[in-house]
Amino acid sequence: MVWIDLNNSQKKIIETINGPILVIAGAGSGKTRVITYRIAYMIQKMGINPYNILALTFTRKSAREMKFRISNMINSKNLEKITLGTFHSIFSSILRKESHWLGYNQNYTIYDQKDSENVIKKILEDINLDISFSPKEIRRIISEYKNNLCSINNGKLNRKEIECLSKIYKFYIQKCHQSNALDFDDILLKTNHLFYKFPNVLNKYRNKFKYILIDEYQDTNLSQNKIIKNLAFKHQNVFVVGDDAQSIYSFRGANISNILNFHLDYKNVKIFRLEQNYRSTYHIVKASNNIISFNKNQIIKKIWTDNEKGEKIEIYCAFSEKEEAQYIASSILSIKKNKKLHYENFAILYRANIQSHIIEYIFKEKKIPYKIHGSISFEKRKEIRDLLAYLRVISNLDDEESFLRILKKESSQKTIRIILDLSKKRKIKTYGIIKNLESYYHLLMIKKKTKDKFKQIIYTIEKLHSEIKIKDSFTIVKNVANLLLEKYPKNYKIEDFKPILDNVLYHTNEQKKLKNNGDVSLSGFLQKYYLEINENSNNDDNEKNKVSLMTVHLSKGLEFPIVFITGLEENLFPSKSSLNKQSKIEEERRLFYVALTRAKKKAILTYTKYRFLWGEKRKNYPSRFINELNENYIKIHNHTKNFSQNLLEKSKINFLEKKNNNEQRKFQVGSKIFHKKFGIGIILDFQNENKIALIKFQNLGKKRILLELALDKIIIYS
DNA sequence: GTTTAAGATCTTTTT
DNA sequence: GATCTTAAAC
Repeated sequence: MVWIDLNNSQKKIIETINGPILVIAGAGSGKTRVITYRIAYMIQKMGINPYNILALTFTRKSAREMKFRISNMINSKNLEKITLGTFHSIFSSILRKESHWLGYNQNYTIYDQKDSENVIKKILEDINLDISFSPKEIRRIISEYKNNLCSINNGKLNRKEIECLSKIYKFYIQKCHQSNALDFDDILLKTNHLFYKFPNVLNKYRNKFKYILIDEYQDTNLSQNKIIKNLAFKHQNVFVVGDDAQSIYSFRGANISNILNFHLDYKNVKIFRLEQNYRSTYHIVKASNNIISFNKNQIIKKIWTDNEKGEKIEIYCAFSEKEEAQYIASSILSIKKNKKLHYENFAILYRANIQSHIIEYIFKEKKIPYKIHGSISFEKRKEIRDLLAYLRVISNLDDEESFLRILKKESSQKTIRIILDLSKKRKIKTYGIIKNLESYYHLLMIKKKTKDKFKQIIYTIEKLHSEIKIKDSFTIVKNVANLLLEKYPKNYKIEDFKPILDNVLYHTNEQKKLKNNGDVSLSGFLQKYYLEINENSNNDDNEKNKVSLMTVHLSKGLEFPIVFITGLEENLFPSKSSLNKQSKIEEERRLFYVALTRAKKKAILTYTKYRFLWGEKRKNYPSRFINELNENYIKIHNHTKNFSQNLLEKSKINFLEKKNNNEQRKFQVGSKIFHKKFGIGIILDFQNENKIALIKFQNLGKKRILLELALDKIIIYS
């Protein structure tokens, strides 16, 4: 093992093996390196059995990255024995093994966000509730509730709303249980249940996982925190690494207090700090420190670097998103030539996945090889979802959501409604009705043709279901795909299914290489597909030397010589929905900090004057983050100077005003407000140097409100 | 009863 | 724009 590229404090951290350890590590300080080296050190120098090591990450991407880095240091046999992955994938595997304790079948389906929303939609149709929340919002609240170990953490809800929501919640968990399904949050929550209720099971895992390591600890939520606390109780060997400045997952319940209170959760905690940045140039380190200092809530750190000054951060304003993409493409080609770099040295980061479309389009045109690192929900197109619906039902006949998706393909909405009504009345699952169609036929007004279709479906599903124990996942997926192609030649093409077929083939082969043939079952594959498999999965060489396109969220933990940060516009980055809340703006700023600190040599920031987004062309103002950058570290492109100077000036004035008037910052044209006396209204305009707001009230019409006096009477709610 | 077309709604980030 | 829902034509 090579130790030369470690500094003394890094070495010390790596060599401290026992007891609870918290490492506060700034961006670029070698955080991931410390974790991976430490694991290698434990196995090779300390002789610790890799079987006893549990290493957890947050995103699939960092799990893969960590695995890859460790694979360069230890042999594959040892690597295989380490339990390494995301929280969700690791504990889902454990739940699969132990599901009988909790009354679940191990073939349980994992419901993604959309599935959950559909369940909630149906509940709302079933019970008539006077509630103003959309299914989406309800799902979010339920998720928050579960991640907080079933306690409400939201002061905004009134009593009536809580009553309604708890009713919905009851139905929701009932429906999921009947479908033998877990949602993402259940994976953590049920693990907690398992460990609390069954000490013998907990003990087994406590003894197995003698050494626990967690990356990006600032992103953990309470549910995860409790699992770890429970597992680490006996041996107390828990090693966490985090950086509060990079906490960007609060929308998923992540709570910085897990870091702040780490010393309360464990006794005799050793705390280390890594503050030297090895990654980026002086300009980038300085500029990003400067940015993060605008946040009020933070642990003060001194991130410093010995690196060369490097180039200044470049800022470019494009006319449209198309021109933005063209500028990026031509910059890549010229920088690549001048600096003798490769395509893989470039990354393009964006706030929202949708921004990738135009970049892809231009890159294809200019023949720049690229790869999109995306979450699967994004690639999950209709055809694949259809195929998955069959696979999920075949694997788990109780899965109501997926079965309904199949039915919807085969019959009209009216028929579906009748079936659902009957299912509700008789308290029988739709699968039961369709399976015993003869007994219910007189109640359903369906044609013989539809009836025959249904029969055919049931026959197919049951036949394939009977094979899940004897055939491997690849064979079954291939069979179902062929079946769909045969049955609906108009709807599907073989290319539609190629991504998933590649995945399942790769997965099945990998499993077959393992001892005892691994887990080649269909449900094993589905679990992997929903929790682990990422992008075009296989590590083949075709994937190398390409420009990387990804969201800022996914870029965390990675580094690239040249980084483009795109769409730096108010309403996009920071995102529209964050503008009204200080804490959300701070999270966007941390996100920008993450983006900027990915760059080793050069960062190029782009924004557009006009962007076609969500069906309309909008005029944009440069992001406040551009204005927050210290002028010493940036270079505004000449073209941008001529083209967008007014815009920059204007937004600069805007920015300074906002800075001077903290209260003012919350109010925006278009904000919906609630005035204690006048009721609901919407802000139309500001007058008299922003002292007066013109507000249109629902019942009273337009009114001019002196903001200074009204501050405590107005609540902004969107 | 089924298919198609117009209409409405929501547009962040990930497991 | 994309997706899902509802209304009208087949």
